[in-house]
Amino acid sequence: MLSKKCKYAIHALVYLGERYQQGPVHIQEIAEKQHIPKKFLEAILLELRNAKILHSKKGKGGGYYLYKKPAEVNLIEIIRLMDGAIAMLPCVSLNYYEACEECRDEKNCGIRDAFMGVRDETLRILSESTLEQIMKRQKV
Amino acid sequence: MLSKKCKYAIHALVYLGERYQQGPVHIQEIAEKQHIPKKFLEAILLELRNAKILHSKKGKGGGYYLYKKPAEVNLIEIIRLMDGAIAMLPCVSLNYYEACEECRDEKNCGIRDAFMGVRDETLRILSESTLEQIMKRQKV
DNA sequence: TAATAGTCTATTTAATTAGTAGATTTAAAA
DNA sequence: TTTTAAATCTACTAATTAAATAGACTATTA
Repeated sequence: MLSKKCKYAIHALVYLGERYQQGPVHIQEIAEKQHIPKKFLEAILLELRNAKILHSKKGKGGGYYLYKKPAEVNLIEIIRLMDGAIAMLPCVSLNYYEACEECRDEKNCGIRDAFMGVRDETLRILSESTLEQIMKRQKV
Repeated sequence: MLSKKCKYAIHALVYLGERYQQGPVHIQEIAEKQHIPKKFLEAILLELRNAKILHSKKGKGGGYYLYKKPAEVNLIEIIRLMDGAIAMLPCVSLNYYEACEECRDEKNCGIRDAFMGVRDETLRILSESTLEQIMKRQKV
């Protein structure tokens, strides 16, 4: 399951996607409209900014705005940033790999294969799901 | 990510799969061979028994043994039992559905679709992954 | 220079996951 | 019938992670 943090991030990004190239939106507004605790949202937006997905402007009239194009931000990137690995097992993760504690012979492990398949399909589907995609579906 | 509990359950079941129809195996043995804390394993095996995947025999010479055929126990069933929902969002879960707190119009939510796709593919792959499958791959 | 809005550091609270302890029940074998 | 081995049940405790909060600091602009 995705964490609340990750869900909040997705909602905030879609919200900013709707305002792409319309200047900065301040945290307060996003927090209210998306029902996200403001302080929590601050931390989330900061991470997204450090990851170069958002930019921010300080001071009066400041706020956050989408830096990348909505078509170039996908769910994989957001989930990895917020929650870490996509895979269901650490020994199958591409970005957060860790060996299984007790597994002697990884190549010969009957369990891994299934989870590799899941990982690949998940990556495929979620990397096609961009903010643009999500916004389009929202409109219908 | 799967919980340790779930990983332990999978390993214990594969272990019992290897001994299918060879009489009861006691907890102690499984715990030692699979490096699982015994008391924790007890609770896990009990759940698997209540779910009719395992049977047990009390008293001397007792232990646990696979009740279902190895070909009839798949990873979906184990994961649902141990960790709950397969889906990445509650509003997309078949067995553990919950509405999103702030979502007014679920049918019109652009986020859901992607996660439904992931759910379906995950279900497809993991329901094909049975203990029998896993054991076969182990042998190679 | 006052007001606004993001940034940073630290803490607190809540929830979940993992692991432990010990008494009880059951069944087989001596 | 008694002993012993094994599962069962109830109740904790510890550790980890997720979620939320507080407040001081910094930058910007009108």
